[in-house]
Amino acid sequence: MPGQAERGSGPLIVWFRDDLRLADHPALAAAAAAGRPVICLYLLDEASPGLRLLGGAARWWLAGSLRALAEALRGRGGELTLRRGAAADAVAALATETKASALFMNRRDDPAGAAIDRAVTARLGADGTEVKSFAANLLHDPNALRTGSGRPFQVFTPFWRQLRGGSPPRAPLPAPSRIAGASGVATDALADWHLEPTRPDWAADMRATWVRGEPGAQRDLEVFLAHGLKGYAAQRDRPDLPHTSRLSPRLRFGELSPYQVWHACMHAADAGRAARTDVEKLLSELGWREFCYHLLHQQPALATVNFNRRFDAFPWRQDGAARAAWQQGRTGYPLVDAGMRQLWATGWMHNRVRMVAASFLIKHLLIDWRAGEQWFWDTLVDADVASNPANWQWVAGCGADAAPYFRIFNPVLQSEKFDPGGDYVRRFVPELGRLDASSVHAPERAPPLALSAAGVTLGASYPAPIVAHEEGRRRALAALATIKSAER
DNA sequence: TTTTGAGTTGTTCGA
DNA sequence: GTCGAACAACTCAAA
Repeated sequence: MPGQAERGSGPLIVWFRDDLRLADHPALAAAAAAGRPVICLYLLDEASPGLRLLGGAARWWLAGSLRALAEALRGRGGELTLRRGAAADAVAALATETKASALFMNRRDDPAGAAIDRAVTARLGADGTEVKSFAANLLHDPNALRTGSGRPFQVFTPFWRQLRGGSPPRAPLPAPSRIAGASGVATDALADWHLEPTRPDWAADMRATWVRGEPGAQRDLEVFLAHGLKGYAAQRDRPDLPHTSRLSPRLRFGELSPYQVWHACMHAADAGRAARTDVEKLLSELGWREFCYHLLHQQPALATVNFNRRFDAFPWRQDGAARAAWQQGRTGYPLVDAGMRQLWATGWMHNRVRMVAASFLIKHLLIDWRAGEQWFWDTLVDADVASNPANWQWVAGCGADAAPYFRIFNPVLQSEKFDPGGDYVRRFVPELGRLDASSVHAPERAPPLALSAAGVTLGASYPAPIVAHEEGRRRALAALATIKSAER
């Protein structure tokens, strides 16, 4: 057919998804090396079945990351084409319209995304358009690892031993120096997608916290390697110190690939800038990300279905007032409230504090983990389809390799232990800003004079605990006992 | 083949 | 004040 020959020399489409970077982008590198015009596509897909719609904070992040990507592409001769619609239709339409000869993309590793990509591949293949996909966003095919008996892993440590003990991840690819743009391709205007808030503009603190996009990601990684990685293993639990990587939104949107992070950390260790234990700890965090995708393949409905079905009978409470207090950071537990307000203000929460805040919702308030998961999905800039539900289920005790039922965080002890000076709490709960370290973790136990001197009035300027720790703990253990006995 | 021990992130209690 | 035990049930790998 004449169309065939025409198509064989047509432009290439590179379809960007959660890989909003130029460096270590195998699909882009392959297309740029082919010496043909390249159409760089980002598709806002709110129509394909099975895809989870982005939460508010993630939409905000996406807008900035796309702006940065468009600018970086322009700097190298390329152009970002924005389209909207269900993937199968929109990508096929673009291919037809531009007489594209091939579609290149980095593989999506979530089951829903992968299913859509299979449909797109079939549709384009029937049209004679070649489709190539590349591994880029996970270190390992999340569906490939198996235990000695051939089953998927349910325990992290053996999973990680197998992954860590295998051949090391490939080296990251450089960004292509030049991308030959294709001219005259119609594009949406980013502003028309209304990804960012206007009235009210709730993103001011987020803009002050993050520089979205690949250049900002690379800067953050450099800063972490220079200042945060040394001491990471011991200090990562401290929300008052700068020893967390804060790379989660970078990995979520693919501004960095795990290959880049892996090798950057290994180089830091080789150069003596970090201890092996620190680097191994960070690598294992990349391992948890992989493990979460491994779990998502075992249970594609991970965000809604208990991984351990015994929890289907768990007696959750309906308590809208308590849920709202948790969301707004008004539980009366300073560490929980600081975390929830950090989340609302900046779109991110320190890892240790996430565990404490999640445990509080689930165990002290007995509110269904799915309500917490949904709130985090909407408010976290790093909300990830695998990590978010897997970790919520882990805290709830219904996930893989889950926390034992009796592990109920004491939010006051956690605060004293991991924020010993109270600096983190005071930063995000300013009404407690004048309480010293002996009072700030549990104002309800502080001497009345200390409270009045600091201008704190319990129940007015700051709430009393909405549930006493001892009572919440007792109630949680009783609720967990009901599903233990129900199974027998 | 069976057994054994360890397994991201803790708290409380009693000696 | 410190320390060890107890608090399930199950998965996985090694002995």
